[in-house]
Formats: sequence, C-alpha cells, structure tokens
Amino acid sequence: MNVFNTYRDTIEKIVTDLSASGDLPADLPLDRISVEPPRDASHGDISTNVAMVLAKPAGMKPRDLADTISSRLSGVPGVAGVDVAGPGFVNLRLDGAFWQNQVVEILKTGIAYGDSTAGAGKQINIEYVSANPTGPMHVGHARGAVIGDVLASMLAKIGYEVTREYYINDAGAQVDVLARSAHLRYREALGEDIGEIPDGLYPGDYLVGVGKALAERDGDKWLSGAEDEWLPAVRDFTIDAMMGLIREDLAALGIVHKLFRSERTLHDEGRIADVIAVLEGRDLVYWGTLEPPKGQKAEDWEEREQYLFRSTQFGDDVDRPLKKSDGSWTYFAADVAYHLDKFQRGFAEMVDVWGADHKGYIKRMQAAVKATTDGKGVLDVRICNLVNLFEDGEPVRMSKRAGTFVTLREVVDQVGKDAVRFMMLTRGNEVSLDFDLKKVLDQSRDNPVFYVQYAHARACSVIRNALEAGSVDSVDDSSLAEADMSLLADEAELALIRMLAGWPRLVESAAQAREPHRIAYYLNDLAAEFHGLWNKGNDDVSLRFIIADDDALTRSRLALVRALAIVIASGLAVMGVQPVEEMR
RNA sequence: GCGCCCGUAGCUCAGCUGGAUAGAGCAACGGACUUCUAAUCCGUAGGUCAGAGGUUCGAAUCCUCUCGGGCGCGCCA
Repeated sequence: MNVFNTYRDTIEKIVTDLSASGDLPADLPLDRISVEPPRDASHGDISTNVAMVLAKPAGMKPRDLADTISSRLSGVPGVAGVDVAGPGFVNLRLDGAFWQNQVVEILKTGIAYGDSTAGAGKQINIEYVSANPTGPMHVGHARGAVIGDVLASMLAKIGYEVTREYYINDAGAQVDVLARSAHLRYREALGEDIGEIPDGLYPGDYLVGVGKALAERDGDKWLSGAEDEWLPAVRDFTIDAMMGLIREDLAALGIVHKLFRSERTLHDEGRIADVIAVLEGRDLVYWGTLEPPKGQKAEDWEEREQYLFRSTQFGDDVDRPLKKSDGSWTYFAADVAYHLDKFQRGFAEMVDVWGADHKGYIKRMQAAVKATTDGKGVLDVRICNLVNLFEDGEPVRMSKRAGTFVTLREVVDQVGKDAVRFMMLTRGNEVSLDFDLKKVLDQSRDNPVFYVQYAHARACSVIRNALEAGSVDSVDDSSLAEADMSLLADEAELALIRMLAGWPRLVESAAQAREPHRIAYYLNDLAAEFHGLWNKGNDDVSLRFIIADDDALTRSRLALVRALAIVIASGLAVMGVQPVEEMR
C-alpha cells in the first residue's frame, strides 16, 4: 500500500464532496494535485498543494481554501495534525500508531512490499542489449543490459505485463564479414595455414572454436566452392554460435530475455515490403533528394535521388532514406518493420534502451512508430551514456582493433555480477559513469555496493545474535509482526519507518519516470539511516536493538530491523542483486 | 550550420516530472571504538544551480536567447 496514494484518495474525496455540497465549483481539475513527502521533515509527513492548484479555478485565496480543506482532514484516521503553511501548503502529520503499523505491513508482505497495480496489467515491451552478433559482449554493453533489465523488473513490480526482448541484427554486410572471418577459421581448423587475419575481417580468437565446430559438423564440405555457395550456411552457423556466446554472457549477468527477434526473419517474411506498402498507402514515402548537411564534409557530397520516408511530418528534422543505392532496404527500413511488428504483437507501449551514439536516431524511430501505428503506439527511448573503466584510479585503455577491449565476461568474473549491476545504476542513465574494478570491491563508505550490502548484513547479524542470546524464541516474520510496535517511539526509529514506508511510492515513481538509478540512491539513503540508528546505540545503550532485560522491546526493535532487511532485499531484488547476509 | 544530451559545493554526482531554507559522498577540519562487526557514525566548513530574459502564487526543474562541454548529422549496423 502506498501511503501517499491513500491520502490522495482522501483529499480528492474531500474536494468532490465540497463540490457536491456547493462549497466549491463542480468539476475542479484534480490531476495537478500532488500528495507527497515534504522535502523538509519539519513540515510534517505528507504535504499537498491542493489549495494552491485549485485556488484559481475555485475563485478563492489559497490560504482560505487550505483552511477549508484542512478542517475536513483533521478527523481522518491516522491524522494527528493538520496545518496550513507558506503560500498554502496543507501539511499532515500522521500519528505514531499509523507509522508503527507500517512495520507490520512490511513484515506481512515480505519482499513483495512495494508491488502495486499501477501498471494495470498493460503490456509493455522492453528491448535492450540487441548487441550485434559478431562477437562476445564487451563491457560497454553492460550498462544498457542492466538498465533495461532493471527497468523491466521495476515495471513488472508496479503491475505491467513486461516482455524482455532482444533484436538480432543478423542481416546486412557485417554478418557477411563475420561469415568470411569464420570461414577462414574453418580452413584453419582443416589444417590450412591462414597467416595473418586480413584487414576488414574480425580477428578475434573467439572464432577459432566456431571454425573447429563447423569442420567437425560439415567436414570439408565448404572448402572448395565459391563464396556464394558456402556463405549462407557458414553465416547462419556462426550467428547461432555468437548468439550462444551472448546468451551465456547475459546469463552471467543474470539476464534472460523472453524473446529474440531476428532482423533477417523480417526480411525473409517480407515484413519490410509490407510496412513500406502501408506507408505508401498513406502517401508517406517519395523519391527525392536531401539537402547536404551544412557543416563539415560537404566536399564528398553528391546529389542523389533516394526513396524517402516523410518523417518530418512526425517531428523529425529531415526525411529518412529507406533504400540503399543498390536497391536493398536500409537498416532503418527494417527497424520500422520491427517496431510495427512489436505493435502488432500487442505492445502499444515500447521502450528501447540504446547507447548514446544512437541518440540521433530517436526522432526518426518515434516518427516511424507514430506513422505506422496511427499514433496508437508509443516508443520511449532510454539512452545510456558511456562507461569509463578504471583499475585502481588508472583508466583502462581499450581498442577493438588491437584486441584489447575488455569483455563483459572478464569483468563479471573479476568483480561479480552483483557489483556490476549495482554500479551501473549509481548514475542517471544519460550521464557517463566511471567504473573502477578495484574500488567496487572496497569495503568502505564510498562504495555504495558495499554500503548497502553491509546494512543488510548488519540487520541479519542483529537478528542472529538475538536468537542466540535467547531474547526471542522465534524470528520469523509472522511472529515478529505480533510484537508491540508502539514501543518503537524514538524519533530516530520513526524516521527509519517513514523511509521504509516510502518504498512503494519510490519504486512506483521511478518506474513511471523510467529511471532505474533512483532505486540505488534510495537504498543508499536507507542504509545511511540505518547505520545512523545503529550508531546511536553506541552512544546511548538504551537505543540498541537487543535489550538484555526487556524482551518485549527487543522483539519490537527486531521487527523494525527485519522490516529494514525486507525493504533492502526488495530493492535489491528489483536491481537483480543478491542481498548478503553476513560479511566476514 | 542543424538536432539531442549535459552544465548544481574544490572533486564525483542526487534533486522524487513546478513546491517551502538546493542535498549526499569524497577531499579538509573537529569528535565518538574494553562494539548489537567503528567495514560505521556525529559535527564544522563549503553555492549568483553557467549567464540573461520570460511564464506563475512559486523555477535548479518549463519557454526563448547567449556561453561552455559531449554525441550525432544521405546508402554502416
């Protein structure tokens, strides 16, 4: 249950009641009303701008309207006080019992705490990773992989039907290059001396095994023929092998896509011609020429007639080509077909997670979705900026050419999937991020991975100790939920409860804003609150969780500690990170 | 030249889709360990939210312009 939504309902009902009784005009707009925690805790527990946003349509002064509403709020259950402040904020203070009861709620709900039905079971498609099947994943892919995956989990948590999807770019020239590279390794496997890998082919030794496997399966079948005889078979074999590698790399990060959609299949099924026909029917394609870009490289510009999509009619800057000069479809044309395909499979809401270098592609793709779905489909694109890899403060230089790029697998093997996943969420997705392979394993305050895990481990440790000391007979959640929560009366304890009770709202707003990093920040703040409370027990022994001669108080405090562990575990579950129960 | 993103404390970054006195970590300084793991905590100091206009009850947040940085800019994928 989201505390703030509960009181939003209460406030909206008061407004409609006032309208019904003629004290306020009818049909006041309720959508701009916010019901949220005030930034400054001294203003109370819940703050609403209701009087300020309705003052003008109601023809009243904000303060007067605030007084009217606040008088109706003062009798509501759980409300300990109401006051009107500043330009017309209505601030609620909730009573201790209300907050204490949240601990019971958390213990009863367990890790599902924060689940909601806000998404109303709507279908949503998250397409992420979609790395080219030309080699194993490198560390640069990790950020989009984690962001997409966590976004999917968040949306599922708030009640969307989520499909995780991967688009395989298995058409076009690059996979032919891949096939030639693999064919060379195949010849090598059959005993040929292939010498240096020629420029323009993939040199990576991950293809050595592919060549061997192909030789084992097919013998010398592809050795003597012309390229167009062996290329399709070698290509398909190699793409399958590469996708196998990629799936293993993703699995090591804890990521499993539900659906892999192939670009080549779209070509083979004629889906691209279909979507172009749709566009033609709406007069959205034409043969024409584009203006050269104004800035650099105007010299090698040669005017050319192209087959263009009128994306400018849907907010793009220029119209976009659908065919290459050899008559084949552009990558964009296939992507238009792919997004219509998603829509036709039932996804009116689509999210794509892309790297920063594809930013310039957003408008045309959104234009295409609008055009092909008649405005019924909505595409949201989340951009992930670069990850700069460091090793103990020193930048790790990577070059694909020199073969010195760091694979995702190497990083996961070195620091673990949990550290990788958490670190990828310690910045907003649009800003670049520094990832230090040493510091992420530090046990210190400035390593958020450790800091949050330590809070969870500490909580588990207290509960273990209490059980050993015999302060409680049972520490399972349902028996702790029976504790007398009214004993949790210290201001620091109540502050922690308020923050715990903020989790449902946090995860809901983060999911709706599609900003996974907010989860990591919340958990970091929550850990800080808990570490602070813990240390209060160092200065004042009466504030410790385990009180030797007071089993009732101990039980109540263990309930709070357990609630904290549950919320951290719930947050980490969304992030795909395993909570740590002990640190030694 | 055009488009998108970014510009917040010395550094790295948050800022909950427009709320009240702009926050955290690091670095600096001063404190708390015979501990429920001090692997932590408390305190002090640090700001013209790049700049200028505008919108309104109210702007770091929205709009316009300027400055600075990044990415991209007809057949690659």
